[in-house]
Amino acid sequence: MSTMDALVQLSFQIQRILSEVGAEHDLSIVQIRMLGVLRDRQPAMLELGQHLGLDKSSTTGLVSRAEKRGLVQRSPSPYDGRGVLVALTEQGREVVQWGEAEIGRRIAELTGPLSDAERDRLTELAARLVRDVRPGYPIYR
Amino acid sequence: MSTMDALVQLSFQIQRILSEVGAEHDLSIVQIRMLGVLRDRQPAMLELGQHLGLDKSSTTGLVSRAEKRGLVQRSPSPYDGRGVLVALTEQGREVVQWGEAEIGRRIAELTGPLSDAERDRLTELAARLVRDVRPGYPIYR
DNA sequence: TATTGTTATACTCTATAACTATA
DNA sequence: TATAGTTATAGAGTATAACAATA
Repeated sequence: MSTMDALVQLSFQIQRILSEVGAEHDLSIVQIRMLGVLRDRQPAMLELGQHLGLDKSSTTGLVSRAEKRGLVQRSPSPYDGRGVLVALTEQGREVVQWGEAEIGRRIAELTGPLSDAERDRLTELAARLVRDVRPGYPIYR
Repeated sequence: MSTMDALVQLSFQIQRILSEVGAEHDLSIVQIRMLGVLRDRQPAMLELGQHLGLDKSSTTGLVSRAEKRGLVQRSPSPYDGRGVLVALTEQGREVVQWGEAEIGRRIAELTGPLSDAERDRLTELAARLVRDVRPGYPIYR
């Protein structure tokens, strides 16, 4: 199998896991990513959109749908009268913690066929490819 | 970096490549996947949907949009009066060939920081995780 | 004037339910 | 009756353009 086939297929396998785990709480992959971004931040709308690689108008809709479900909340920025900060609610935080644990469990299952040394080697090689992720990239966190 | 973080972030990196390459021809990831499936097959609608993990009604729309753009064509199934077979057009085949080459080039660029031996090792480990992909999985091909 | 965010609009993608035609 | 496919409908997700409020 070529490098291209192996990495492309692996990426779909991982995305499938994210999609299935999200579906258990009726969350899309982009909603999961947004919650992941908010785990360690309370960014303004524009900043959040940059983390997710989205236009500001897309971010408005994404946040509004999550807000309607009680996962995040908006608040006026104390630094800029035009700005709006986004933060997890308590319920949103619970979903993030559950999701991370569940995804970790599924990834461990996926890598089950590998020995510990092989899994470490795969992790190390994959990590080297994603080190220099530029802002604006649609990354998980 | 944990195994989960490395693999999840790598998967987003790969999806980003697919998305960017597709965008050069105004194709979504699912359109690219569909064309990839059709590279070696002329399946019926239902079969195509199973390869992509989609409901039959979603498949109808997907094929119709691609057909309108001249990438695929429908034909009545000779085996089943109810069936409809889907195949690439000449233009669709050209797009597939261009896309595969371009994705390969971008993946090679991504793995550029690795030595040949390291890239081979990564490929082998990734390939072992995706060997037993069940039908219905949203895989590339 | 420039920037932040929302709204209006349009398109893709997805599923469920109802329907048509064939098996 | 059951299956293959389409259509109607609804909703998420995305972008562009126009707008309001603030800087």
